This record gives sequence, structure tokens and C-alpha cells, in this order.
Amino acid sequence: MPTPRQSPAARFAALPPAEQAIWLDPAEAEFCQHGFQRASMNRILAHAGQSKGRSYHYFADKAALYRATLLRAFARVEGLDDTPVLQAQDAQEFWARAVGLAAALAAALQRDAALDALLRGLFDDKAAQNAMAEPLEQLRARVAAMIVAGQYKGAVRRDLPVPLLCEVTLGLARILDRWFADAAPNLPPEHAADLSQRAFGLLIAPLLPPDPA
Amino acid sequence: MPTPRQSPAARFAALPPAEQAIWLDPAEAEFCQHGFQRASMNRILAHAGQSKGRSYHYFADKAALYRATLLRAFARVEGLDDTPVLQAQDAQEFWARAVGLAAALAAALQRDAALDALLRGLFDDKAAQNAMAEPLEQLRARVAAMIVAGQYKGAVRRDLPVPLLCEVTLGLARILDRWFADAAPNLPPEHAADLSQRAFGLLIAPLLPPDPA
DNA sequence: ATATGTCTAGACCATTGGTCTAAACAGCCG
DNA sequence: CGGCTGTTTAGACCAATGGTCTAGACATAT
Repeated sequence: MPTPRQSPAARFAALPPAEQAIWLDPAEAEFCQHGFQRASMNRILAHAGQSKGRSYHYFADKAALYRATLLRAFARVEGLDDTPVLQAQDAQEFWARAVGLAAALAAALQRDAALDALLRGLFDDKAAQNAMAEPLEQLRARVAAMIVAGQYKGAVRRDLPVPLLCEVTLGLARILDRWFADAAPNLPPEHAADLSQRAFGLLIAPLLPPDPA
Repeated sequence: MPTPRQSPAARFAALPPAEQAIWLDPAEAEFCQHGFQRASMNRILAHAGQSKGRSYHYFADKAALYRATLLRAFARVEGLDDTPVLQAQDAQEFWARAVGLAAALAAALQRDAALDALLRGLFDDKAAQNAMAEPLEQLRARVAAMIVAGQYKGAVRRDLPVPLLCEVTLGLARILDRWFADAAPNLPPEHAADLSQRAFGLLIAPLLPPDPA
């Protein structure tokens, strides 16, 4: 019976965005710099100038603040529609559209460095992934749907379980993202663009039907 | 000037293995269960029955204990020789030997569940990777050497930087290991063996020279 | 016997994420 | 207005963390 009439998350969602930013701005900075586990709640609250009482009134715990921070950041990404991939007519079209989607994602991440850092932090930290379990599940489901669509068009191999292909694809995306983030400073921009073009090949190689040879 | 005459690590290395086990046994259990960051030094020391003074006399910090723990565990793996791969005569032989090496590694990890858990924890945790930076660098160097050997035999693509291919390969290995570890309980053993056989294809697919088509 | 350096126990420290109390405040009913 | 009720707030407080420090035990060499 002492069920809280409103959850902290609901209370926070009801706040106007400007008030939300009081927490989310310093939180984004902290999570970008330190990732989830090593980010300090105390530091965030100090920068936000908010007391613990008030803050924990809006966030059940560190994970909730992390979730809110990432969801706001994700919302900044637009124009990433996967329906064209799902509706491709044949294998060639499927892959063209899939690569297009991946390129759009890469471009978005290059545009928004903070989002990129948050994402890398998310995939580097298992505790962070637990905190974002449901959104990650949705993401996996969308990737799985694309893979199944690809299988239907004969573009994607069928001899391995979809969840495995899904994990491999997401994992590869993560690896490529991190490698380019690390290598970017030492790479001439033209070369980088050329490389990332070819790197998409790495992403799709494991998905192609095995050579019948 | 108050440079320590011996580093804690050197002091620990001088201990007989039975004494080392006083710390390493409980540490291995703790790190297996919780990974690096969430493992508790206090808990390990309590299980070891050792005071902080003594323990920090032998380990500079948590990372040093982690390193010692993983190094002892790694030493249990035998018969993983990569020279056959390096010395392969042609592409076909290269891949046969590479897959053989991967299979041997997979078998070793299946034999030693603790080692497998430690390894997964290592790759799931960036802080842990920092703690193991030098050993990881050596591992990367060996993988890179194999990739270069493969390129020399025409078995591996040359249109992408070796470090990138290296990262992709290690990352994929990590993903496959984790997926099979997660899926193992729900898989009939025969099917699992069949799957893991095919899964090696995922590992090598990104390395193959791109189809000239 | 004394001096020197090593080793060891555990008190202690700052910081962590999180809880709790007690007061301030808001809205509503009479 | 007075009094009541539920919400919001500040910050003291908590247990646990990784790590340091002091004070003395111990060994060895002179």
C-alpha cells in the first residue's frame, strides 16, 4: 500500500524540458567523459546544483538518470528509417539500402560527438547495458527484423541463428565505430572517408551466404 | 629517493605458488563472479584471511591483483601455438591452421570454465582492459602477425589497415565466445558443435579478400 | 646489544551510491 | 482565515568502496 503514487521517472517526465536539462546537461557531460560506472552521481548533482533529496525524487537511481540522459541524446538522431531496408525487393536493393542506413547512422554520430561518446560508453560497459536493457532489446529486435528481411530476399545467410547474426552485426558496428573514433585524429580526412566506405564491407561480410564452393 | 627497493609485484612474484594461491584463489572466484570493477577487494581479502597491510604490500592496487589472477589463469592454457599459422605455405593451409587454432582455443575455454568467465569479464570491462593493457597489447601483436602472414599468402584482404582487421577479429571472437556461453544451456550439444563449426566462418568472413565481382 | 630494513595489522581516509528525517510548501475544505 | 493532507526539498547520515598510514613486530647484520 505504500506504493508511490507516482514513480520518480513519471515525475521527471512531467517536468518541462528546460527543468530536465538542469540534470541532463551535467549528466551528459559526466557520462560522456567517464561512462556509466565511473561517473559520479555526487559530481553530477554538484554541477546541477541540486540536492540529493530533490534529485532522488526524480530519479530512482543512477541508472534512471543514465537512461534519461541517453534517451534525450538518442532523440536527437533523426532520419534513420529502417523501413526501406525492410521493404527492399531483392538482395541487391537490400544491401544498398542497408549500407545507406549504416552510412546515415555513421554520419549522425560524426555530427554529434557527445552522442557518439555516450554510445561507445554504453557498449563498453555491461552495467550500462543493464541500465538500458529495454531500449537495447528494441534495437536488437529492429536489427533482427532487418536480418530476417535480408534472409527472405536471399541476401543474408540462413545457416546460423538470427540472434547470433544480430549480435555479430551489432558488435561489429560497435567495433568499427570505436576504431574510427580512435583512429580519426591520425587519419587524413579523405583517407578516412575512403576507409569507412570499405569498412561497411566488414559489417556485411559475415552476413553473406557462405560461398557454395 | 624513497624509491621502493622492490615493487609489490616483484615481491609477490618471489612468493612460492602455494602462498600466491592464498590471494589468487579467492581473487579468481571473485573476479569470475563479478568482473573487475564490481569485484570487492575487501571481500577477496576477507576470504583470503589477509590484512590490508600485507596484501597491499604485494599488490600495488586492485588492478595488480587482477593482473596476477588472469596471468595465472592464462598460464593454464597450453598447446596454443600460432607458429603453424605463421608458417603456412598457401592460403588454404593458412585458413585450415587458423581455424584449427581457433578451435583449440575454443576447446580450451570450454574445458576451463573459470578461465572463460575471466576472459569474458576482461572483454566486457574497459577498466579491466586498462589493467591488462600490456598483455592485451601482446595478444594484439600476435593476431596482427597472423593477419600479415595471411596477407602474404593472399588469404587475407589488403585493402584495410591491419590494426582494424585485428580489432575486428578479436572483437568477433569475443562476441562468438559470449554468444555461445549464453546460448549453451539451451542448445542440444550436437547442434552446438555443428553451430560452432559454422561460426568459424563468421570469424574469417571479414578477413577474406573482397569479391572482385 | 643495537641499528636497519622488511613486513604486517588494522585504524583511518575520502568518496561512492543511496536512504531518511524533518521541515517547508501547496492545495483544499470548512 | 485555520487546520489538515500530501508533495517536495535539503542535507545529515549510512554502509561499503579502494587505498593510505602509523605503529609496532620481526629478521638480519654488525
